[in-house]
Amino acid sequence: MTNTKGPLELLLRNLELRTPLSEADRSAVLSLPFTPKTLEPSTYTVREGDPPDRCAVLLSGFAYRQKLTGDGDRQIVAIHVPGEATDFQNLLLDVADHSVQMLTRGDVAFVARRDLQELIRTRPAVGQAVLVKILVEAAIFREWVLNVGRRDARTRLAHLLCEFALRLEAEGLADRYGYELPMTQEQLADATGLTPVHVNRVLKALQADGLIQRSKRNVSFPDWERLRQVGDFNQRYLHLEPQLSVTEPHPRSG
Amino acid sequence: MTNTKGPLELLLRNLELRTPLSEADRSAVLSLPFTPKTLEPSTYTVREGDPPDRCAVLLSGFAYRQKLTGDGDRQIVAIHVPGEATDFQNLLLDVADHSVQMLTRGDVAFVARRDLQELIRTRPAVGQAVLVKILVEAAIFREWVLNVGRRDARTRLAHLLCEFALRLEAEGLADRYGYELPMTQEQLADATGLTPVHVNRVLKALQADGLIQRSKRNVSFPDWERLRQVGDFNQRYLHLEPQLSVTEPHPRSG
DNA sequence: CGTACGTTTGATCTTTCTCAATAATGGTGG
DNA sequence: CCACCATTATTGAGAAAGATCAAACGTACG
Repeated sequence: MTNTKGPLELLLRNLELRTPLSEADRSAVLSLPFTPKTLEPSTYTVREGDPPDRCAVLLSGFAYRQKLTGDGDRQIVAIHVPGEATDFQNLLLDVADHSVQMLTRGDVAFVARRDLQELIRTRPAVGQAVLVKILVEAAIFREWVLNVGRRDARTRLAHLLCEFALRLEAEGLADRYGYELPMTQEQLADATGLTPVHVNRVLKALQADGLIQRSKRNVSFPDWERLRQVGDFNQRYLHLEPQLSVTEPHPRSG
Repeated sequence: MTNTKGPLELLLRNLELRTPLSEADRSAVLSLPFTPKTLEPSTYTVREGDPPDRCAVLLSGFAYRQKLTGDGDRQIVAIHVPGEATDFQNLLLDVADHSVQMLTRGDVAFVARRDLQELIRTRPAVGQAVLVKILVEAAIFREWVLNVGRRDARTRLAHLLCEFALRLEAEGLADRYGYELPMTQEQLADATGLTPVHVNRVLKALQADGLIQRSKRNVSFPDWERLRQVGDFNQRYLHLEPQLSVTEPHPRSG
């Protein structure tokens, strides 16, 4: 257990994107004990069926959540970008109902779940920031249900690319006009409920239509606005603005 | 604003299903101010784009969350059963990213969002219970992504019927061998990402195979275990047991 | 420089959708 | 109780999106 200050600043920034915190709260977050580690692609961070006793904060690299059907088909249900904690979803649940794995190589800071629970208990404003993040993650799950349930392959993929663009932009990691997409076509298929073959064809079609440019893992968007339209993308569900609706500070009570 | 005690006991029971509360916490929940109202089918409880300033607790009847694509296709992303609060998902978000509507006629208790926020601030254990509920709702969203993304029509519908059975059973409203299903085939289609026509055919096939029995809106399951298998249904994601991991330190080490 | 992984392509097949009717059903006013 | 209307359920025929199968092609890297 180290206690250096640097790494968790990324998490703090992520939380403050939507929920600004006081100095005291910030330093409470920064002084969480953690264990740094570098993980290889596909390393498990949480495993379905296990009690989730720790939470990995992504310092660099990407991770994804996945579920499997009875006959082994995989569905990726979320992607996590650097700065995000990969396990708020299990904060208060006894057994993980899905797995989280590294998408790329990356550095993480493991935080004990108990410490996280303790933090949000003693620092209600931090608890609020975490809850906001949890609610936004849920909003993204809902949009994915819509994406996979009601949009055709072309729209689905364009939508995913748009979401990724805005989330990376929000973290200051890229802009909406292009970025390094760390997913294979098979993973894109698992995230969109398609087959890799079809993903390949659709990506090519998007490229042929001048909606995306690809070279290696880099994608760029010559005409963002048109891609946005094709992807039926409306960023509202990302709730990227600071969420102010919670009015007053907290008078003590017990 | 009334302050009778009865109605909110249903909400309390719902929360305590997974998070038992102390006497003091219970009475704090029960003394939430609320406004009772009877709502007709398809009445909005929350509307996309609006600031969610109140939360409807379902006292009787069912509700659903839905999102729309740009060209008007509907996806139902969640169903709520009696006893549930229909708007924990917007507890700390400024603008609703989806709508909630009544599925059936039903009685609700409107609780001001501010009061709810106040409650969880002053009563951390209640806040915890609410957070557990929010996390379980997110777990259901994830399962729906899998359901809609990776399962065929037959499995998808069987899965939905199983989920419904267990959730109703948990509320003491039915058992897993049958219940009153308040959804039209069109709504079932919107919940599974299918068309009404196909839902009709698949339901008939399930019936022909002796997996379900239908008469009016009533469905029953002559062979639950087989339905469970056909629906690839594993109840883990519903987290129906009391979630104890928070209160007590873990017997395991890290 | 060979092996593993990822991408691309073609041909064919299936599930599910679409379009279009027709039948039930439930609720309403008379 | 009946006639009427609006939903909802059911059925059929044809079309289409996407899946499956199989193979070839690139590329990274030990």
